[in-house]
Amino acid sequence: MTQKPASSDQPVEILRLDNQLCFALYGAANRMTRLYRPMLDALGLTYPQYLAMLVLWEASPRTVGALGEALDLDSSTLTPLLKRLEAGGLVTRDRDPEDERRVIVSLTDQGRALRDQAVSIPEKLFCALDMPLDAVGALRDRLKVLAK
Amino acid sequence: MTQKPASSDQPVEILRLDNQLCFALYGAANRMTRLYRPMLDALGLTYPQYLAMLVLWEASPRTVGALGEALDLDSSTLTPLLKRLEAGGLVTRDRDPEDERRVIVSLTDQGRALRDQAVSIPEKLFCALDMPLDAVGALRDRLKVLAK
DNA sequence: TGAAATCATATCGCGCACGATTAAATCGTT
DNA sequence: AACGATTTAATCGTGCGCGATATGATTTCA
Repeated sequence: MTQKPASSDQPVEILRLDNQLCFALYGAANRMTRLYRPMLDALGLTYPQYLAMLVLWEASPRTVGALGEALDLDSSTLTPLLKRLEAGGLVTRDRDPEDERRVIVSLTDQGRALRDQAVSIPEKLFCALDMPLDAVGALRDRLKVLAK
Repeated sequence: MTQKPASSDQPVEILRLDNQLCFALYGAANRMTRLYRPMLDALGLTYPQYLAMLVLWEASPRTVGALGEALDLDSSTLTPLLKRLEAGGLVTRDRDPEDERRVIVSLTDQGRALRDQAVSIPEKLFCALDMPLDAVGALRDRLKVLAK
């Protein structure tokens, strides 16, 4: 009754174990965007748009390629996202006169101004996490190693 | 020259710090699905479909709601996904005669058989990660806590 | 110089995620 | 039995992610 078929017992355990890391990552990422959503709604941003703005707030005129490298995203993902930011008046997109293959993305005044409303988000999120600061840092570093 | 405006210095640091955990999570999750993709292509599964199959391989007849709880996903995500698995001949979807609101998802023989091809994936991925087993476990546990 | 290779971005199609809404079945209370 | 509340799944619209492909600009080098 408590016997299990010998051939399928081991595989099931492996699959179950595997479930853990990749699924934990998947679930945590989903949860994180859900946690951000209400705060970002107030700014009119989605989570990936917020990440793009973070990068631009650090250094404003950037090519699509540079943004893609910073975010680890393809142009097929970024181009429509940037067009939406442009439609929202947060950025401009212009061909680089030096090299017409490139498109330069720049913050508008409105885009720069949005940063002042964004600064409250990190602390709100940190409180919501309810996790010691160094634990957050350690987790972050491990994830960075993972994404090598 | 090296002076920065006092009003914007602190916010920038906070935004940069914040970038780290949430973005590390976001990036690691994207990387993970990219890592799985070639292996899953061989099985004809996407990454979320693979997760759904993992759950079903653990216990086969499950309602849509039970799957959603296990995966932390909504019916609006699961229903189309399950229809694709059904179209692929891996599962069946039938109304529960006991309670017609529920839909029961069951593995087909083909769906059960696919598990044999899936068992090789976890070890391949573990090798690709190049991370000690206990570190993987620790990271997984931290992520689970995060997704509380 | 001019054809070919390379590079930067855009386009298209598919499959998630999820909020909002809808529809149908069941339950609870009277 | 009746009817409002709850439960369960499906539907719809928007916005990612990304593989495959296309387009146009630049560089290479024969």
